[in-house]
Amino acid sequence: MSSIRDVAQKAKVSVATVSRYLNDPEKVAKKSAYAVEQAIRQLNYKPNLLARNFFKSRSYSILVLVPNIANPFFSRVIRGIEDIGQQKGYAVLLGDTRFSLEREAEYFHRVETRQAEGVIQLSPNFPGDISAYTPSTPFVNACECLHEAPYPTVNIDNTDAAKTVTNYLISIGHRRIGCLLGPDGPTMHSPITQDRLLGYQQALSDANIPLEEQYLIPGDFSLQSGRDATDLFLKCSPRPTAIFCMNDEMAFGLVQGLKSQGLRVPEDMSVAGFDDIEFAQYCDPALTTISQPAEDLGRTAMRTLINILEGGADAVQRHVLPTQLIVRDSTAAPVT
Amino acid sequence: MSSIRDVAQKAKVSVATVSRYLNDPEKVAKKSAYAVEQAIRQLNYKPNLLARNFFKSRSYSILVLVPNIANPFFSRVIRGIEDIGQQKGYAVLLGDTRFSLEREAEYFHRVETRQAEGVIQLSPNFPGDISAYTPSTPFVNACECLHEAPYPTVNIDNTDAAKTVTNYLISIGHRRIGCLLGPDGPTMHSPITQDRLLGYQQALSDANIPLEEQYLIPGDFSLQSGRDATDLFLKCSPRPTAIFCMNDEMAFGLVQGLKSQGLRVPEDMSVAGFDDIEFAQYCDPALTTISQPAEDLGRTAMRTLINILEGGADAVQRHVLPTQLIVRDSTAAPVT
DNA sequence: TTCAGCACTGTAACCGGTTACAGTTAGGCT
DNA sequence: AGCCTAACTGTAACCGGTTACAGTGCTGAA
Repeated sequence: MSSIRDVAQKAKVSVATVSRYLNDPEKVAKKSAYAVEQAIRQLNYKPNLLARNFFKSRSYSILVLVPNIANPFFSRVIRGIEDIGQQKGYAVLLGDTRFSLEREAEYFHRVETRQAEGVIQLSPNFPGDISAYTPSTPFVNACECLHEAPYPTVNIDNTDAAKTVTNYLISIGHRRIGCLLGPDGPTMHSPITQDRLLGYQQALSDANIPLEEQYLIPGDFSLQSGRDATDLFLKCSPRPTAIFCMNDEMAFGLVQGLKSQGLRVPEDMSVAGFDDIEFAQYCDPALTTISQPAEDLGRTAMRTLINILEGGADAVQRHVLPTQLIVRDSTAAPVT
Repeated sequence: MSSIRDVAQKAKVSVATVSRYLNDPEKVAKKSAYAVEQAIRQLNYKPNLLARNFFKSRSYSILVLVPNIANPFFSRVIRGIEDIGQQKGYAVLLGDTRFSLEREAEYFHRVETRQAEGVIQLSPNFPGDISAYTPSTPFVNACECLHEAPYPTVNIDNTDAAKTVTNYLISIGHRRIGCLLGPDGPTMHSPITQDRLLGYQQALSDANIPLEEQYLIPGDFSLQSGRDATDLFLKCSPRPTAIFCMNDEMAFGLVQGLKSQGLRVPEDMSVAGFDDIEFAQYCDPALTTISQPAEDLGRTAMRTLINILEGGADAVQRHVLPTQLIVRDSTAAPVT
């Protein structure tokens, strides 16, 4: 493997000239540039970025912490992150934490040892010692964020979106509206669930519909938990006429469950989801849902992080990206 | 940020002793070890891996080239890669090529510049100059592989799996079996499509069923292309009684299309898929399909790559992992 | 007392880039 | 001719680890 010194020797110039040619060809005379170019070609020289990065004390890599890369929503977010990374010359290191704080800590260690310059976290926590956090810490939290978080966040307005979809159900005539929750409890805190629940409650409250505790069924964002919720909703008395599910997978499972019980969607029960995953429009019936700008969340998070890294961040930024209610065929006015 | 020299000074030992303590504490006297330990703690010293990796000329990173990270099958494969990487101390750099050879080349450049030590490619091509390939080149091809590839591959037996599912359809009484193909043509060559088509053909041939060209409909692995294929299959004369789709998404789209035309699955048409994505068992009806060991493909690919990197590879390995036919409710004997 | 041998330690070179600083050269002006 | 400046170039230090090699000090046997 040839080094910059080999090139310098072959081109009969100094290493400094070669280095300058590599970094800014304008800085060297045409004649030198030509000689260096020839030497590089002949030796098939490739600069050793391990050496460059070491000297500059920069890795040009960022770490993405994701609870589950196999979740299509997260992989779309990562696609956005990766897209900006590629544009700006940053590599994306993947850290699939599998919901384990231990794994998270192991990955975070890469930042301390300078293998990564910053972190984008897709779970709602800071992976290190939060008391050490300052606005110049290269950390951005996306997708699942605490409201009171002291670091930059990139998110949607979950409360507003949930309120929008609930309002829509009310506007077409529903009064008994169930809600299939995301995971939330002592073992796993989810601001998403909290925020969407708040939006649902606000919509009911604004319409003077009392909240019925029996209409709140816990889930865990999986297809299975949607199916499992079917019987619990059908046991309610009086039975709800519409159900807002906190993600599309659960809505999907619920629709299957309802159909297997002989109920029709939306005639016997309206169902709405959240996320607008690709399968939502191929569901039978096509799913009414909230569309999230997944890739854009990733892109915005990455831009925010790079901005911090390159010293352009003057304040902790909080981005809120717009969502959209997508009305399809799984919701309709209740049969009176 | 403190360096090893600061630690040495504080512990009143030399940098060599500190370095030895970090790499193998057995090598230093207990007294020195204690002093170094204290100094490291007091200074909150973290070794700079940029420096270490530079000296060792190793990055402990590998690059994964994936055509589309948002595809849940690929993200499961990456999960497997990442799992072994974490275990063995290798970071995973993500390269979402978006089917662009240009992007692929940009990413591959990271290997030449030593930012990554090896590549796992999930598309069926070598991203560099294949004439430079030797068995010690740290490159592994997984998921989509050419049979004649000169480099290590990790794959399933697509032909055998397709033959198995087609045989199954024949065994329950079907004679007119359609096939919804994956992408293949002048612009995009897919060994997967070729291999699965071959298996389908072999099964028909073994059963003395002549191949009907009209039963072969092209698709592109998307939900939409499954739905679009519906009319083309229904136009066939005589109409097939079963359709083997080369992935689950297309099967999903096709089932929706058939149902929207008033046909019942499996009574009026059996449908089988390929991959066994999570949605397959929540489809209505639950989808008969071939289960692929996605994470295991990733794990095997990563183990193979690390083996090459660590000098343990004596020959180009070709791994073929097992698949399984999963019979669910979307297939049944034809109504005679 | 001498010395072999072991356990441990320190000095300094090294990895391959970057860059501060000093030096050289060419060309234009008086 | 003499001088100034701009444009370019080369030398060598530097980044923070690792490690070859040359000690040093101690123990115990001859």
